[in-house]
Amino acid sequence: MSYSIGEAAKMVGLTAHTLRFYDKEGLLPFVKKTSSGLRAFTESDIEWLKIIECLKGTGLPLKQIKQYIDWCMEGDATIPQRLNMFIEQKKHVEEQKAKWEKHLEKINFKIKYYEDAAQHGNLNVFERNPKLLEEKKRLFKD
Amino acid sequence: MSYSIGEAAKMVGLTAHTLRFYDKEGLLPFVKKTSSGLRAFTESDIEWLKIIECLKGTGLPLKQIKQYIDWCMEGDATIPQRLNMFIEQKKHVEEQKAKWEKHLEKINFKIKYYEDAAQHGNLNVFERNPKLLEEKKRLFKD
DNA sequence: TTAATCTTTAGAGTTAGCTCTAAGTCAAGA
DNA sequence: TCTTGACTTAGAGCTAACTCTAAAGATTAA
Repeated sequence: MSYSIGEAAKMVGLTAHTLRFYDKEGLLPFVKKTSSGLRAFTESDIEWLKIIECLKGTGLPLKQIKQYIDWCMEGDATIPQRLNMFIEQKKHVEEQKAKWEKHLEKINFKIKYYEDAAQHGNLNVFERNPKLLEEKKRLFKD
Repeated sequence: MSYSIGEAAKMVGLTAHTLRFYDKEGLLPFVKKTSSGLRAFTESDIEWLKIIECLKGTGLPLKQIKQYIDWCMEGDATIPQRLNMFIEQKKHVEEQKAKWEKHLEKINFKIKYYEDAAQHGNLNVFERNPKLLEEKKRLFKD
């Protein structure tokens, strides 16, 4: 059993256009075609798409994803490179998470700030709540 | 005391080009110029840049950041919109964090997979470790 | 069998966010 | 004063990742 490009697209939340674009970029060398030239996505291909989505979703550019796919096609000799790539990507994800945590603190501060402002209809927040000013200084010092 | 565009750029980790681009896009209406036409960034302007960086870093497009800046320039009447924007952005950040968590699970699985493969020099990982196959099924089922 | 709805390709167009260039102006140190 | 480097503008160019179009061929349901 296999899926058409439209079905595959639906399954992974992309468009058929995007899948063709990925194919053109060399990201889908594993997808075979029927005798009449239509792409036929297997279950295994869908799994490939999911790992591509995972890497893309964590910010890896398509070029580097292609690099990974190429390594996979080359066989066992590239296992160390692939392992290394995932280790690097894990680092990257953890750095990003830390960054987002810091951003979230600023956003939470702004929510507190504007909640007070909304309640009183003006922006004299720090006069009413000096502690919030301290928090602001702490959050924006670096 | 105020900073030149180059100094300001360094302070927030952007280039002067980028700051000029932001200005052109209407993101920096608060930055004043000297009599000879040079931009002079105040401490308060630097804080604006940091909040812009925060919003950009959490994935808010420049157009929506401009919308926020415009609201700030309009005065107290837009406080509810601004509060709402930060609440929405907080939601967005938390959704993203959850997504990254899922991606990280897949990446951790791949690391385990390739660690075993690297150790044995081939990809017969699931024959050696059937539990990993179960984990794969769980991670890629959706 | 026919109509509707896929799918194919090559290639053009779009969007976001920079990034750089040219030609000139301004500021600060020797 | 001279020189060096930073600044100004308008506008062109670039990259990533799509997104769409046209014209033709394949598949499917009635």
